[in-house]
Parts: sequence; structure tokens; C-alpha cells
Amino acid sequence: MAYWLMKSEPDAFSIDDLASRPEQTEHWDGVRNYQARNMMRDQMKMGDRIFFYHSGCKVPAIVGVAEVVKESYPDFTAFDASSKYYDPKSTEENPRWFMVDVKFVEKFKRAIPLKQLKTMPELNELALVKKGCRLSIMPVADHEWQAISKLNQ
DNA sequence: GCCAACGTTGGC
DNA sequence: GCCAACGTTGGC
Repeated sequence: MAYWLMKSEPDAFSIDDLASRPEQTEHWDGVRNYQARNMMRDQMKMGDRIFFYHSGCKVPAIVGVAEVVKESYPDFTAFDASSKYYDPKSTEENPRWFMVDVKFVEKFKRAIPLKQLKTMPELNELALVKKGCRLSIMPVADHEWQAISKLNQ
């Protein structure tokens, strides 16, 4: 089983939104970055665990955990001309963008702010804390997952 | 709201 | 295939 971190702007889609969805499950649409797409399409597997991260907000933070419940399939919002994620270069015959379904697992009692993550030597190699990291989906190493999970006790 | 960092686009 | 211009991300 692998570990991941996925960013979302809480104004657009927060962990509370995920928790209140039917089956507490939602498709992760709108990824329009090739690196992030490749990870979703090629590497994310059923049961993989995901840190849910809130970005672009007052206190950027890891706020909880989700899991992969459906492996990659075409992101249909790319086919929809009325969607803000519409991409005419992605077609049903030859889809360019993919998504997975994720299910709510838990919300942390206390969110773990980016500021705190940056102080942890165990996380020096985590892409999230590196300068200028704009990846919206990134792998999390086992030891990084454990170190962060410990803060939720 | 600012701005640095980065990805993408497109001219050459 | 290089690189300048541009758009976007995301922390602050």
C-alpha cells in the first residue's frame, strides 16, 4: 500500500465536503498537471491512503485522511464544455486527463499546519515543504506518513 | 493582493 | 530544441 498527499482548496472542496458526500466518496476531478495525472493514472491503487491537504487558505494544513476506492478512469469534466475543467484536447476516444475516487477516512482532531510540517526534520524530503512546490498530488514515504500520523494522537 | 516559482505554449 | 512570454499555483 502506498501513501499520498492531495491538495484541495477548502473553498472549492474541503474535507468536510468529502465527509458529507453520499458514501463519503467523491471523484477527484480537475487535475490538469501531467506529473500529478501520471501518479493518479499509473500508481494510485485501491486502498492507498491519502493525506487531505487544504491549500490556498488562511492556514494551509493537513486536515485528515482519505483512501482510494476507485482506480483511475477518464476525468469526464474535461469533456464538458460548460465545465471550468473543460479541455477540448481530451476526448472520450483519447482521454488526456484521469481521476480516481477517494473516500473519507478521518478528520484530524487538530489540523497540522504547513508551518509545523516545515519544522520536522523527518519531512525534509517531502515535496510539500520544498520551496516552490506546486504539485497538487505527491507521494508520501512510509516514514513520513508515520511521523505525521503520530501528531494525530 | 503580492510575488516567486514553476509549467506550458508557441515562435523561431 | 531553445527560450521568452504568459498563466497558474499557493504561501505569505
